[in-house]
Amino acid sequence: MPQTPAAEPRPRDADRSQRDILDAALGEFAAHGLGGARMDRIAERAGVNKRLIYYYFENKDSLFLAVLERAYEGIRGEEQGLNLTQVDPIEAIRRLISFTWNYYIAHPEFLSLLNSENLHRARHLKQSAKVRSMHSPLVQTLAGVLERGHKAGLFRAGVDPVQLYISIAGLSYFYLGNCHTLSTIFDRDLLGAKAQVERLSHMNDLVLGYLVRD
Amino acid sequence: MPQTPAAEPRPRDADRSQRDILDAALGEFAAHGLGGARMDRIAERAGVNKRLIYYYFENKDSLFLAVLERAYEGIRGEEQGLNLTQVDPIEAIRRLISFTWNYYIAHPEFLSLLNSENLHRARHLKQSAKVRSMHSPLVQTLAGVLERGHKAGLFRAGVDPVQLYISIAGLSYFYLGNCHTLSTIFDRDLLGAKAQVERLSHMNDLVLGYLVRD
Amino acid sequence: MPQTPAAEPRPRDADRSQRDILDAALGEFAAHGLGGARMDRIAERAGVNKRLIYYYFENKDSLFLAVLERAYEGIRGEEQGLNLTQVDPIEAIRRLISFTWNYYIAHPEFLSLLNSENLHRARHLKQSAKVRSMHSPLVQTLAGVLERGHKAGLFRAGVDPVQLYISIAGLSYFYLGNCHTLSTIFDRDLLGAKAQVERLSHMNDLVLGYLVRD
Amino acid sequence: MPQTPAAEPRPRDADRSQRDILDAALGEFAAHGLGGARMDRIAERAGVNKRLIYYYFENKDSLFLAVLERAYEGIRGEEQGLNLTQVDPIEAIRRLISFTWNYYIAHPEFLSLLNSENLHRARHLKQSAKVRSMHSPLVQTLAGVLERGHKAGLFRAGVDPVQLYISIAGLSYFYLGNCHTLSTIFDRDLLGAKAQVERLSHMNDLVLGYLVRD
DNA sequence: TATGAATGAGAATTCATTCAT
DNA sequence: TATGAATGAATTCTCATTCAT
Repeated sequence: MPQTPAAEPRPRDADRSQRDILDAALGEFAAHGLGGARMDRIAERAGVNKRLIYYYFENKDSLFLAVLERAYEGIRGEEQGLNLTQVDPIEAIRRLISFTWNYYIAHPEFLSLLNSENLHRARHLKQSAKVRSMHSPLVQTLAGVLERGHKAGLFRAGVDPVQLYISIAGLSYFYLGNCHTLSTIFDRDLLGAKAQVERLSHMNDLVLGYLVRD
Repeated sequence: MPQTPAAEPRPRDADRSQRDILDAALGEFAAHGLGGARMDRIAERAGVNKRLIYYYFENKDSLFLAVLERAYEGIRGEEQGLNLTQVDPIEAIRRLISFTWNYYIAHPEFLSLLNSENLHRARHLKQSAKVRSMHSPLVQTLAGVLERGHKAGLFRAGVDPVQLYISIAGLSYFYLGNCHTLSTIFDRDLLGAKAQVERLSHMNDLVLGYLVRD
Repeated sequence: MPQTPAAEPRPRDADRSQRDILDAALGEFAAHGLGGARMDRIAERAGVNKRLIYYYFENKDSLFLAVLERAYEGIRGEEQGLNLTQVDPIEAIRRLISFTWNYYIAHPEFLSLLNSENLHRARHLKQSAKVRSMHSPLVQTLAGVLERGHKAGLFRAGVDPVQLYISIAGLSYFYLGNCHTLSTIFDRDLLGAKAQVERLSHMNDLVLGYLVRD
Repeated sequence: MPQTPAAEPRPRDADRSQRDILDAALGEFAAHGLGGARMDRIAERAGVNKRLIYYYFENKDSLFLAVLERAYEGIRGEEQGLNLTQVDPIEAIRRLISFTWNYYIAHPEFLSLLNSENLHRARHLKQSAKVRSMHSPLVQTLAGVLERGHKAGLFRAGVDPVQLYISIAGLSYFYLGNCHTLSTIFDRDLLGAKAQVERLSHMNDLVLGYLVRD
C-alpha cells in the first residue's frame, strides 16, 4: 500500500526525525518483539517515510540497538538521581527497591526490550561499548551502601552487591514482565492498586528481612 | 530450500509424529520467539513434511499453545514429585528453590517460551482451560508448608504463598533468563560452576533469611 | 486437521455413498465454483472419508462432470413431464416459461453449475456424450408447438425454436443468476413474492406479445 | 517458476503500473474466475513485480473489486454515448439491443466477471458505493424512451424499464455467456457471422414485437 | 468398501530493503 | 534531508492427491 502522503511535507529537522523514529521503534519493538516488529509500522507511527529510517539507522538490527542503548541510558540516568550514598543504608535499599519497581511500571517497554534482547542472547548489546560502561557506578554505589550498613551493625556481612542487585531487579521484573501469564495462571489480578502495594511491601520485607540483622 | 527427501519413508505413527513436531517446535520457538520461529524449520527439525504440522495443529498459534501447555505440564509434573508436604518446612523451601533453579537450568526453553508468551500478553494461555487447573495444587502445597512452618515457630506469619512463589521463581528466572544481558552488562561470568553455587546459596539465604524467625 | 472419525463407521453401501458424494459436491461446486470448491469440504458435507471420493470419482474434474450430468438429467427429466404436445400452443409456451422460471428458482445450484461450466468453456461437457443426447427431443417438441400455433393462425411464422428456447431460458437465467449484482446495482429487491410475480408476467407478455399475431 | 527479470527496468510510472495491473487482472479473472485466478500470472501478464500488486491493491479481493468497478465504468460510459434521448423510440430500442449485443461480443471478459461476482453473491459489489450511482441514469433514460414511445402511440403502456433492461441484457447475455455449453448441447455453431445476424434480428423482433402496438 | 496418515507443488501475502528523484 | 516506486526472497498456509492398511 502506498504510504499515505502527509498533508504537509515534514519539516526538515534531523534531530526531531531521529527522535520520532526511536520513539516509534521503542513502542513497536516492545509490542511485538524484534522478530514481530515491522519497519512499515515504525515508519507509520513515526510519521516518517520508511526510507528515512534507513537513512538514519542502517537496518532493523542497528535500529534495535539504538533503541536499546537509549533505554538503558534512561534507567541508569534516573538511578543516579537516587542519591543512595547520602541516605542511611536501610532507606537506600528501600529507595532502590521502590525505584526499580516504579520504573518498570512506568516503562513496561523497557522490560519487553530486555526480553527480546535476551531471546537473542544479547547479540546487539555485545556490540555496544556504551552500555557496559554505564553499569559499574551502580554496583559500586550498592557495594558502598552494603558496607555502610554492615559497619553500622545493621546488615549482615558478605553480601555480594551484584547478586543483590540482580535479586532486587528480578523480584520486580518477573512479577511485572510475566504478569500476563501469572495472572492467568493464578487467576488473580496482579496490577490493581492493592496488589501493587502488597507486592512492594513483600519485596521490602523479603530483602530487608534478609539483610538486617538484629 | 527444497526439502531433502528422507532416505526412508517415515513410518506411519500418528503419536510419534505429533510428539516429534512438538519437540521441534519447542526448540524453534525457544530459539527464535514466536515471531521469529519458522514453520519450515520446525518441519525440518521434526523430520516431517511441513504439511503434516498443519494436519495436526491448525496453525502457528495453535502449535505454540500446544507447546506451551506441554511445557507447563512438564514442570508442574516434576514439581509434584518434590513431596513438599512430607518434609520439614525449611527443607521444603530449600527443595523448591533448588528445584526451580535446576529446572530452569535444565530447561532454558521453558524460560524462553514464557518470555514469548508474555510478550504476547498471554494471548495463547488465556485460551487454555487446561493450564489454569494445573496451578492451584501448587499454591495449596506451598500454603501448607508456610502454615506448618509458622505453627512450628519457625516461620514468620502472614506470608502470601503466591507472592512467595513468584519471588522464588523470579530470583532464578531473572538471573537465568537475562544472563546474556546481565553478564554483558556486569562483565562477569554468571553461569560457571562457582557462580551457580553462589547464586543458589544467595537465593536460599535471601528467602530463608526472610522467612525464618528466631 | 485429521478428519474427525465418525462415531460409528459408515455402513458399507456403495450406492448411498456415491449419492451422498454427488449431493455434497453439487452444493459445494454451486457455492464456490469449480476453482473455489474444496475436496475436503465435499468429503465433510458428504460424511465420507476424503479418500472415498477418489475411489468412486477419479478426480475433481471427473466429479464435476458427474455432478453436471446428473443436473442436466434432472431438468431434462422434469421438462419431459410438461406434455407440451398435448395442450394448446399458447398454454404450451406459458408452461415452458413458468417451468423454466420455477425450476431455476427451485434449483439455483443448476444456474451456478452452468456458470462454472461456461467459465471453463464447456470443457467438461464436451467430453460427455450423454448430455448431448438429452437435448434433441426438446427442440423438436418446441418446433412442434410453434408449427401448431402457426397453423392455427395464432403465432407468427418463421420462429426458430432454438432461438426461442434460448431466449426463454435467458430471460429467467439472467434475472435469477445475476440477481445479486442486479439487485445491488438497481437497489431493488428482485426476489420478493411480488417481484417474482411481476417478472413472470413480464416474461409471458414479452414472449407471447412477440409470438401471437392477431 | 522464477520471474524472468525484465531486460530493462520498468520506468517509474505509478499510473501506468496500476493500469497495467488492472488490465492483466481483468484478463486473468475473466479467464479463470476469482478462485482460479493467480496473482503470479497477473503480475507476469502486467510485467510487474508481484509485490507491486499488493502495494497498490490490498489483496486479491480488493483487486477484483477494482477491476469490476472499472468494467462497469466502461460499459456505462459507452452506453451514455448512445444518445437514446435524441432518437425516435423504436430506433432507441434497436440501438440499445445492438449496443448490448456488440458490447458483450467485444468484451467477453465483462460477462465472465459478472458471472464470478454473482457466484460470490455480489460480495465485492456490495462494498462499492461507486457502482450504484452509475446505474440510475440508465434506468431514467430507458424510462424516458418508453414514455415517449407510449405517448407517440407506438409502445404499449406499463412497461417497467428495469424489467425491460434486464430482459434485453439477458437475451444477449445468456446466448453469449453460455455459448460454449449451448453450442455443445444443440450441436450448432452459435458464433458464426450468419448466426450472429440471426440472433440480433431475433432479439429485435422479440422485443419490438412485444413493445410496439399497432 | 473404507479410512487415517502423509506429501509435493503451489497459493496468497509479507518483509526488509533498495532505486530514482 | 526526504520520499514514492519498486523488488527478491521468504513465510504461512492450502490443496488435490496418494500411501498403507
